[in-house]
Amino acid sequence: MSGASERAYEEIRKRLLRGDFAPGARLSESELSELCGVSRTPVREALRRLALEYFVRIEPNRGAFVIDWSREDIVDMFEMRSMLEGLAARKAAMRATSFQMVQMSDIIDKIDEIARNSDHEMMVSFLRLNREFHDVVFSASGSPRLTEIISRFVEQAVVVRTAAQFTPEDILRSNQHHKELLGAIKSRNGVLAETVMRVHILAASSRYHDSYMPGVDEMAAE
Amino acid sequence: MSGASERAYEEIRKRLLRGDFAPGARLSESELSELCGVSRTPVREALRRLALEYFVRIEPNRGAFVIDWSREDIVDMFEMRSMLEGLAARKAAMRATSFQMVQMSDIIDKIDEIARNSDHEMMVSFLRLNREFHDVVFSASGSPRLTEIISRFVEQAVVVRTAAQFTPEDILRSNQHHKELLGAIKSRNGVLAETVMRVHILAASSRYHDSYMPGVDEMAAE
DNA sequence: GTACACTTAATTGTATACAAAATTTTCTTT
DNA sequence: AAAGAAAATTTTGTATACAATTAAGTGTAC
Repeated sequence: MSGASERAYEEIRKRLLRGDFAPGARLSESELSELCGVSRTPVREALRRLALEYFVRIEPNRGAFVIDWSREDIVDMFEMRSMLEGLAARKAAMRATSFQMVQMSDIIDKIDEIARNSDHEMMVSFLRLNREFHDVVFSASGSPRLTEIISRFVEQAVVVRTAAQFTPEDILRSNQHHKELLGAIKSRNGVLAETVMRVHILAASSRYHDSYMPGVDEMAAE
Repeated sequence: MSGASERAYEEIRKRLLRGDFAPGARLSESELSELCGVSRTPVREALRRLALEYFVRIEPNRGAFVIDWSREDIVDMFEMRSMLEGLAARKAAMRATSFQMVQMSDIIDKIDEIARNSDHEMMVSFLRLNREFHDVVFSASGSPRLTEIISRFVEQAVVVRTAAQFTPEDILRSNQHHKELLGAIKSRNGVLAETVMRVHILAASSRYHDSYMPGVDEMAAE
């Protein structure tokens, strides 16, 4: 899993996240192998792994194709995330240490700072800090298996692209959820923590759909 | 993914479900390859796939090991299942067709029939019918992606073994949940359907833990 | 006798060669 | 010229050979 195989995985995944390949496009093993500078064997391994992570779809004897998520698939994916991350938040409310709460608080402050002094580096910083925050929640949940499974959903092209379209206002709103979540965790209110987290994820889902159906907003504004 | 690779996958998976290998045991690629009658290449592919389905754990440059689920991991797994299958049930309540409801009703009747005339074939029939019932719910949810992801959890050694230990009374109780779920779906009550399904899964989880901590029951009986 | 270093064996990781299947091209037939 | 069949090409699937890493065994120093 290391060396060539890992390099092929990282390389192909990076290009898929960047959107280099068209949705539904066929991914030739030999092309990918010279693209990554390794032989076909580790490329095949990487493709099988990416298939189980829902980046590509493999048809027997026909090869790998870039998955194109339908609108329904994306809705489902966000809903699943909201259920599982909600569960993680509930467990975190029961088990989080005071140190982990301080970590969350620090990240919240940094995100607020970034949203105010917005520059070209803003987005990449936000994505990293946001990920860090959720990782602390996962860690606090004390469920490595749960963390592992959720991570497979989070690292999707559609998720990354959605978050990457956030405006400074979206970021501040998102961070408001973080604050509410931390409050729920501090008061050991599991149900509240779970519900806040579900709102947090579903709001991002809603944000995604708005950005691809802009007509509704404009109509409402009239 | 077909031919040798698929055969290796099925073969290794079957033995893992049957418990042929000790938890934590190292799985040698060459041994498995002659066990399956194929070369190491498809065996490696099968092992990578089984790793992403949580049957084995792969350590780089060290090989594949049989995963031994900790008590916490098992609890987490059932909790995740309860959340996701609950979601599927809620969606099913919104979208199930009358034909799908008839299918569910038929399966419920068959399970009742089996639980009453219990013989040595009972268990295998129950497992198959139970799986069929849940599949109808998944199908009714109209979310293929959700179905796909849940299936990865359901097909676990620990799940199969838990259901295989059900007594006729357990089966009747489990089927009572099925009836309640169908009632909720018929009245299009999404929240009720979701909650019933969560109870259904968590009851199975509880049943699992009881069978491995028998002391508590005996104390209570005194 | 134990700990450490070194050598040897075994196992995993990668590349290449070959087999099987699918796709494309070409040729034939109408 | 269009449709279908057959051949050629390309691509995936599998086996084998070799490289790299890890584990085991052996000997030596203390």
